[in-house]
Amino acid sequence: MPADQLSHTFHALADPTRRAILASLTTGEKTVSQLAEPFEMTMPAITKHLKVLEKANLIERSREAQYRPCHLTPGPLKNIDEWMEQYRRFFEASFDRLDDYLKQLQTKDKNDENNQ
Amino acid sequence: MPADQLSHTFHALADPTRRAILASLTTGEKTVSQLAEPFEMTMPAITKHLKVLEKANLIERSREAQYRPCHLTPGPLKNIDEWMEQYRRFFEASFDRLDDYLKQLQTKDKNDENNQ
DNA sequence: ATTGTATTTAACTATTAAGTTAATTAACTG
DNA sequence: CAGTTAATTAACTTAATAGTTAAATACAAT
Repeated sequence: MPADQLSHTFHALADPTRRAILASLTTGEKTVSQLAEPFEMTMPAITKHLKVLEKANLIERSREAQYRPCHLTPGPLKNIDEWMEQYRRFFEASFDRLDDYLKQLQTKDKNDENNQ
Repeated sequence: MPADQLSHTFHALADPTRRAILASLTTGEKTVSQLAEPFEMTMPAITKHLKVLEKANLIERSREAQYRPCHLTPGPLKNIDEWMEQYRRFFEASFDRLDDYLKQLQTKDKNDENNQ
């Protein structure tokens, strides 16, 4: 795995267990056991996944008694989002999200007209 | 590498050479040799990177005489962009891009006032 | 002090990845 | 046809990944 930040982030995200862990952290801090609970996987495996996420700066961990609560640190996701910018014109029908939003509004207006 | 599409895409992007190849393809179709030119790497290595990108559906290849021109197929990037949506609220100061855009406009208006 | 719960570390295995060199296929050119 | 250019395949090496089990550490609770 190459050394640059973006590669680390993409690599960390290239695993469904790790993405599920991140998703689980969107609702707030969780302990390792809480994070491990949904998976049919041993604890050491989860510990390793958390290490990958931590080294990619996608999570941070604190200590509370015997627990190591984890929380999301989304900086690297922002970097990906910014990296993505150069490709948006290739997959977005309209130029940007404002454009999308305005089109959505127009459609909604038409529907409102038709439905009222 | 797990089997799901998103994992394949993230994996393919977790390499700076492959990301550079994609970036190079934003300016249009390129042959394998053209893509390989900037890198200090043998051709077979490039062939392998292209295979990874192709299996991730990030590029497609055609045939023209002895050349195999590649072009971008950004569908999987769109999937990542959509996946990202659930995290935007964590790294975007404002709720969405429309919000950003409106704030930008306001700032611009103020600047215009100040500068005229 | 002992026991229990949370988590990590160590040691190991199997698989995949990224690169190399050498050989091969495919098509053009003279 | 012979030679050249474009690209791929094969075989191999080295290193990294994802998981396991078993042992160790850290703190809590009785």
